[in-house]
Amino acid sequence: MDDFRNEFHKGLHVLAVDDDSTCLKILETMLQKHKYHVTATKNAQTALNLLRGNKSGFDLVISDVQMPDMDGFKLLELVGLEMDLPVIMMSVDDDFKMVMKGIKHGACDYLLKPVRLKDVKNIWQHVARRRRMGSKEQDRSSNQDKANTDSNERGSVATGNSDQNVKSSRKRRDEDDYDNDDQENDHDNEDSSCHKKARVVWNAELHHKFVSAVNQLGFEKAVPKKILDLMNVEKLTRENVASHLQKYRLYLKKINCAANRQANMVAALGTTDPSFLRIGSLSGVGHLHSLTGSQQFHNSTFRPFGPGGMAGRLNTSVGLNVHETLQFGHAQNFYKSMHDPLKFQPAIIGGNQNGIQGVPLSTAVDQFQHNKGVGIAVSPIQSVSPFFDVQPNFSVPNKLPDLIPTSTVGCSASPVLDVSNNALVLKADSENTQGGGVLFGQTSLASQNSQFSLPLLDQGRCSDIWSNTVQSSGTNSYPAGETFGVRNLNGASSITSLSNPSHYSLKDMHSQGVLIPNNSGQITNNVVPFQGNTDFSFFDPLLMKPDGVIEENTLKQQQGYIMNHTKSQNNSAANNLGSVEEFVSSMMKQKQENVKLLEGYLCDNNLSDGTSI
DNA sequence: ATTGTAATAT
DNA sequence: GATATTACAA
Repeated sequence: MDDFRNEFHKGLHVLAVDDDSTCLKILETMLQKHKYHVTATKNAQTALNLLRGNKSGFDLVISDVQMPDMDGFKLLELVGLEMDLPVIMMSVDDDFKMVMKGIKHGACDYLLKPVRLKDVKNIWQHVARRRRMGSKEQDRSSNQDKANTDSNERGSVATGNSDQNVKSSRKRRDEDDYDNDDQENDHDNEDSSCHKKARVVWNAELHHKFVSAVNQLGFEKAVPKKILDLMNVEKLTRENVASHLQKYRLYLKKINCAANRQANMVAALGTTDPSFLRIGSLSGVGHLHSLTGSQQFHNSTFRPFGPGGMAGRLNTSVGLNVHETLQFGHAQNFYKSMHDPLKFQPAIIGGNQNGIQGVPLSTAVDQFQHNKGVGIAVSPIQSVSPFFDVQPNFSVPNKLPDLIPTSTVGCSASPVLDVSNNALVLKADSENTQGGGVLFGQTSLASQNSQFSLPLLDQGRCSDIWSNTVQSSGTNSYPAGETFGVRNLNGASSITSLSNPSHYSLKDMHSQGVLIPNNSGQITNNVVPFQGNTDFSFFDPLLMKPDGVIEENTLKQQQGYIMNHTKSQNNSAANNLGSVEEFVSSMMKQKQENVKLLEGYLCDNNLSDGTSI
């Protein structure tokens, strides 16, 4: 402030206006004592002329309110309108209304007469305030007088209250010779406002670029600066990216933890199912973080593929339908997961909440298993290996909510274990006879690994879903067969949660749909009209899928792989499971080297919760 | 000099 | 309350 003061006092040019010569003289004297440059006039009109004729000559106007030729407020208004200079009103009238009037007209201060020396001492602040924003960067360096003047002229977006008022009331209208001024001012204003960095809005597009950059760099290598470079977005700063990255990492972490936790819960609830045990034994530890690296995977025949990675791939490979489905599924959950993945759990109100109530899930599962459909199983790192079997034509008994389409796909976290505990019901159109397999693994190992071709999205999605599924089972000790409908790409119906439709509201879905910019039109179409909000908010960062050739290839490869397996195995659940594992195993082998856990990003130890089994 | 994280502002 | 921005230590 000292700087300001010194600076301002040097050349601050004040125009004093008061019809009373005595007052005017006193005022002038006082101002001069404070080193202000003063021009005094008894006539408001004269003042106005002076100002108009010398726009950049004055920095501040201090005027009496009651004047014969022109109301002080009028002058104030004109000045504000025309040159946007800070104006200080003086009056013997301390009536609130008067003061208020001054404020409304744009006065930056209201001095009560008689004005004292100290009253005018710091009037420079009004000039300084206006200048503040813009002055920081430029102009400052230019000659002070001019700079000051200019700054005065520029109706800055003052942070100061009074000035703000001034500004608001000083909307410039068209005035002949003000065009220049306007331009100047406007320009200045822009500068001023620009000085205040525009807040970056991470919409889908921007996020997409971000994710692409991250994937290109590799999650580990993705640091703000590099990301920024890759993104190549104007005006975006490293800080912006860093902030977003921070949020992004946090999100992924949450997802991981949530998934992990849920996986654990499942395991705990678990079952004596051999398959489960087998798996469990593999990792031994249920915590993701426990896995230090790919080598850990070597220990078991059934490698914990990065669930995310696998899941993502699988999903992707299965085809758009599946892929989309997953996205939706994820979408459903994203909200909660974002906010608190760890706590997320499907709100299951009653045991009979599950859509398949009345119908033994196991039965349903069996049916699923027997159906052809694409089955994909992903296993959470250590817990169960969920098996999902798609059964397009399977009809859920009347118990299912209306929302549920004619066909459903059941997914169980642990087929053998207890399918009933976790059933994912996927809605499918009858048209879509192919059905989509869905499944998910839990987590995000893959995502963590930059080498994975899989986009983080899939991972997130999968993990999210997975976590959801698992969690539900955990939460409901029994049966609940938490099921949630997943939207079929082709299906017109919306996704719904069988067990808890209200929870996964259409609304959420919709918004999600909107958020999925790059998805195939199919999905988009299915989505309920979007509100037009394209802002991206980590609902599903993963949704923002980076374009990647690699992904394509991988996808195709896997797709073919899956298809083959599925075909041959689709006759029995057991077979399916086996095939799945095989699939996974082989996949893992292939990608093993690629899998690198980023421990740091995985759940923190504390997060992995000791909820171990 | 940059990054990651916490604090703070919007 | 979420997210962006800023501050600051590593």
